[in-house]
Amino acid sequence: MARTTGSDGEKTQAAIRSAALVLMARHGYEAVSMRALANEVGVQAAALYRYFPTKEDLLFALMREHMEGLISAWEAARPVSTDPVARLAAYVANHIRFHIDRRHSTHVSNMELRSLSRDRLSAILKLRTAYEKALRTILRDGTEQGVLAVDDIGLTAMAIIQMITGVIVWFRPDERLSVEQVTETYLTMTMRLVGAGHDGNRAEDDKRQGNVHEHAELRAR
Amino acid sequence: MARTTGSDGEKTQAAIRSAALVLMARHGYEAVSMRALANEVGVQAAALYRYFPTKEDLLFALMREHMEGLISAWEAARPVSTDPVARLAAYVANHIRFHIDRRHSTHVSNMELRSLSRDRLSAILKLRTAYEKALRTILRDGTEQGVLAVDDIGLTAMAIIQMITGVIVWFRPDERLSVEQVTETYLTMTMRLVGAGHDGNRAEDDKRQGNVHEHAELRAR
DNA sequence: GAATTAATTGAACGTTTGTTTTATTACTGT
DNA sequence: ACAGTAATAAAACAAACGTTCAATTAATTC
Repeated sequence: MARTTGSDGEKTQAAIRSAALVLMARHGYEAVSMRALANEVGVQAAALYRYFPTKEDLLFALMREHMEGLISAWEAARPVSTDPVARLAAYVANHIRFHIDRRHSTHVSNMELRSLSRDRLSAILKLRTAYEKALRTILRDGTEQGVLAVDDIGLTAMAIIQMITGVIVWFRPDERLSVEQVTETYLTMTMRLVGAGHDGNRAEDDKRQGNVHEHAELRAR
Repeated sequence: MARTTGSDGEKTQAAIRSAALVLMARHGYEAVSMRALANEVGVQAAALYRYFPTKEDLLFALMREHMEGLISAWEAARPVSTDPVARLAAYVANHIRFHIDRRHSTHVSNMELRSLSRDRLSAILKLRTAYEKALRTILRDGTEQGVLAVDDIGLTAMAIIQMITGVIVWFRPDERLSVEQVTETYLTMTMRLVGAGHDGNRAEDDKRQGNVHEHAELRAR
């Protein structure tokens, strides 16, 4: 046999990306063989090389797409407001939403950096740093304006990112809490963490008042 | 050749464990071959099998030792005080200290769970759950006594653990901050996160007053 | 309907993998 | 000095690895 009926390059490539994310998120990059991946796609291993010259090219493509998607999502979600508290809330909410929606690619992007070559590693890290810089800017602005109380901006930014990225470790979409409820609780924790004053907090709460009270009894435990 | 002069089973086993932690933390479990590990130890691959029947046995031994060490460290560091704020501070400080001291085994234990068989995975998770339960107990006690303000105990416990474990991602012992300074800042963030009242906070600060003021200018940035 | 291009198969290549077996040497107790 | 045990080397195993190549079929173009 050779070309199969109904075969389509674009569809196959998309299927490869999707299957690679699922398998690599579960078993890790090194543990996923090209043959196992091909089998999941329903194709022979050699066919993968039409779309990705090497296994590492595939990994890099997945990671770059993830990081660029994250940055794009933030650019789209970034509020017009210059209020640091509102911007921080938007940053956290966007981050949590994005990472829950893309659990597989998040796992791959966070765990498999060591499998990239030097050049590609630094390319990904550059994107990551650019994304994190936005958070540091928010924290710095908030601190200078006196609405946030942050000791060490770099350290606090890392702490926040680690905390809100950690959602994907335990969150399962079909369980106790909805994305909105989780986001709500993490927003509260983040605001406390950065010492957002009661004014800032209340301003935020008012905007999402419906959610807050709607889910209040579910959050308790 | 066969047995080498000065060879010693205990020393070899320790060397294997240590080299395995370093290599697996850097390259990942799957990417470290038994031959590469043996080469790092200065021995032939077959010699490894005298100490660990399979590669997975080695991984499991490293992980179990890590988790048991973490639990032991906490049992030793656990304060006599029943004050939830003091216990929380001790928990965070012990956690950060332990993870910075054992960065390699932390990386392995956090990243390579997927390479364990079902039984061994659940054995490790059992230890992890037991360790995390201590934190949840502290948060629950503090909330019931009214000295902490925690919305969702399980969720907050996960957030705290993810935040304070994340230290190892960026912390380098020879850079800007010392372990004590990092711990200090993370303690402040944790206390804010759980809404520890000013009483609780000040009681904690007083105990570590020397450190606080000594490093105040270094923390600013 | 013939020529061209796109998509895939199936077989093969040389390496590397985890692991086993056997033989050999160093050490220990008598 | 000798027997017994502990620690290792060296070679070999089948299986799996990433990747390449030529052949083959489906779709498209003219």
